[in-house]
Amino acid sequence: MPTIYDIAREAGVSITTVSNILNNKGRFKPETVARVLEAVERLKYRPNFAARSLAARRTNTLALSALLTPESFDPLNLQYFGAIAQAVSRSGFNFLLHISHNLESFERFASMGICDGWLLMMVRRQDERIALLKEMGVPFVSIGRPDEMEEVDVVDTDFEQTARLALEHLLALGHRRIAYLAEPLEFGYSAIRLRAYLACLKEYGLEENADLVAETDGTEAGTVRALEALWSKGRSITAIITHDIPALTVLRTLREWGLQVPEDVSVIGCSDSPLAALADPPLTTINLYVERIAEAAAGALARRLQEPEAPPAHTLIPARLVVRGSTGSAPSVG
Amino acid sequence: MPTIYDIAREAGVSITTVSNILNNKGRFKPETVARVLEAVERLKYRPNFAARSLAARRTNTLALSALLTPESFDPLNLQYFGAIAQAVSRSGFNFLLHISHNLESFERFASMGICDGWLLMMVRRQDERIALLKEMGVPFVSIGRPDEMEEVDVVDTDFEQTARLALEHLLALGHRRIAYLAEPLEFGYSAIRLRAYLACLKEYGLEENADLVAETDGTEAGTVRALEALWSKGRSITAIITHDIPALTVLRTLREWGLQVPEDVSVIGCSDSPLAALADPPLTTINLYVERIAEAAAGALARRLQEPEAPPAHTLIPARLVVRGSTGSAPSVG
DNA sequence: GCGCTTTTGTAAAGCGCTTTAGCAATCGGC
DNA sequence: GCCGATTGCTAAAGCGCTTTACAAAAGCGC
Repeated sequence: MPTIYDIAREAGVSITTVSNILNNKGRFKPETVARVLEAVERLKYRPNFAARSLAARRTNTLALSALLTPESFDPLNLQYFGAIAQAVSRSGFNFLLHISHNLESFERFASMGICDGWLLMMVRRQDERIALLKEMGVPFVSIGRPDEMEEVDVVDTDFEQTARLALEHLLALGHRRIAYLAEPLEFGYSAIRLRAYLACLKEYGLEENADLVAETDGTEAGTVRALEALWSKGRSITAIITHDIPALTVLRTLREWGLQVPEDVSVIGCSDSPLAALADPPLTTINLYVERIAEAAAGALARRLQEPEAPPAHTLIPARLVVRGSTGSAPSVG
Repeated sequence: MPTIYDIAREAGVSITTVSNILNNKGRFKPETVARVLEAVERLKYRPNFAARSLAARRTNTLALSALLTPESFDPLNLQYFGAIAQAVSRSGFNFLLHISHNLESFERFASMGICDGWLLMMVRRQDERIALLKEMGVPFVSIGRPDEMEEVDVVDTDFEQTARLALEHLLALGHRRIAYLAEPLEFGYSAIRLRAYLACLKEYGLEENADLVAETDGTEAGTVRALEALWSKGRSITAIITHDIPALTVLRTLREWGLQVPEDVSVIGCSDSPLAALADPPLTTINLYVERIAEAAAGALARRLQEPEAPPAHTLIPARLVVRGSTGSAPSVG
């Protein structure tokens, strides 16, 4: 591997000059720049990451933290990974993805100073990573809202709007008895979504009714139980709002019960997971504009690095309804 | 952030001693070790990654390379990520995941020397990452088989066995007209699987018949077309072997055609993606023991780092059949 | 208590960069 | 043709570690 000294020698300049040219600092004769660049090209020189990071006390690298949990197997996460990887690269930073199975492994990695800042995914209501990063003084952006978000940069979906999108779609189709099947409420986003749904219900003058809300524990069996709870209340539910993953189970369970989707019951998901289109029937859902979220998050982190003292920013990204085959007109009341 | 000098001062020793103790080199009085460790603990000292890498010319970090492609949205990949992250950590290395959308982004990252070795996922038949890493002299292990694999460390599923597993299961259920719907054959694993299936067919004395083989281009529409091609041949197929993702489309399409699974047609997948259990009916498939693959790959890379000159090793991991609801007895011939 | 090895430690060099401070040459204005 | 500003470049320090080479102290056999 060639070093900066090799380049300097080849180009007939000092290593300072090479360094400055490579980092666009100072002014140089175009001819000098050309000589240096040519040498870089010819020797296939790449600055050594460790040396550069050590000297500059900056790694120019941003990391995305993902958690390894049973519920993290939504392929939507892969879309996030990809979109964030691209967004970060476009901002001129190196990107890396860290997957941790526990806080300790995250802490170990975070305290090695391998990256300048963090993007946090799968954020919990009381996320320990946030506390840790704050304590260490490492810049970060939370993708998703923790309970205490005043002091943190947050990028998230505008769930108030997604609730409205889902509800208005169903209302327009004539549905009035609309159930909500929530993912575990310990996940911040789930609680926020439920709240938004309830607020929106009220806004439209529909009764807020505990019979119409159920919570799954995240497992398939839990989803079936939640669905049974909903149905056991004996009121004629014609539509159900849930998340994409439980929706798959809902779809299958309803079919087992002899109910047709969307003829008897409409089902709407909440995040346009790649699975949604593969479902049977294809799931009507809400697309989260993953790319925009990624872009906003990468941008927010880059800004935070530039201006450490700027006030925290909260960015909510709008979503859009994707109508597929799982929603239809409400059955006419018999 | 405390440095090694702070620890040395606190413990009353030299920085060499601190370094040696932290890296288990040389012999020291238990008392000295205790003093150093206590200081480390108290000041929450973590060796600086950049400084350490620069001085040691080793980063003690292993990276997993994933590609960002449309077909990479199988949540099975998330299982791989998680399992490999854990296996690598257990081997005592730092782990990081790199997602590249093209070769250039991979090359840029790989040539920064941020990691000592690579694990390659989603390996293509002619994978450019392999050529690149070889040229750079960077150790790596390929998870999956490239066309030219004599000179590379490979860990892969034993597809000869998976083919047998699938075929024997269907044969035992009385199926004789068994179709194979392959993923794009440009993916190495797809070609290997098809070959294994054909070999196994022959072994059981079944006719090898072009009418029973089709290839999807990876899209949903392509899968439907492939399925139509199979059915248009006019022979009464009673079972179909495919991969998990296309299987979802197959399931839905067959239902649209009025065919019952498994009463009329049995469907078997090939990798026990988390999706398989969510399918309707739940998909009979082959579980790949992702953890074992991860363990083997991490182990192979660690070994390669220790013994750069050892001959390349090829490790095939066996799989197991997971019987769920998509396979059943062959319909009695009318 | 002499020579030997083993134990326990240290000083100093250097990994490959960035950054700071500064200097020589050139230029424009008068 | 003198002065200050600008342009174009460099020497040297130092980032926080590991490693090499070496040394003092302790233990041991006799």
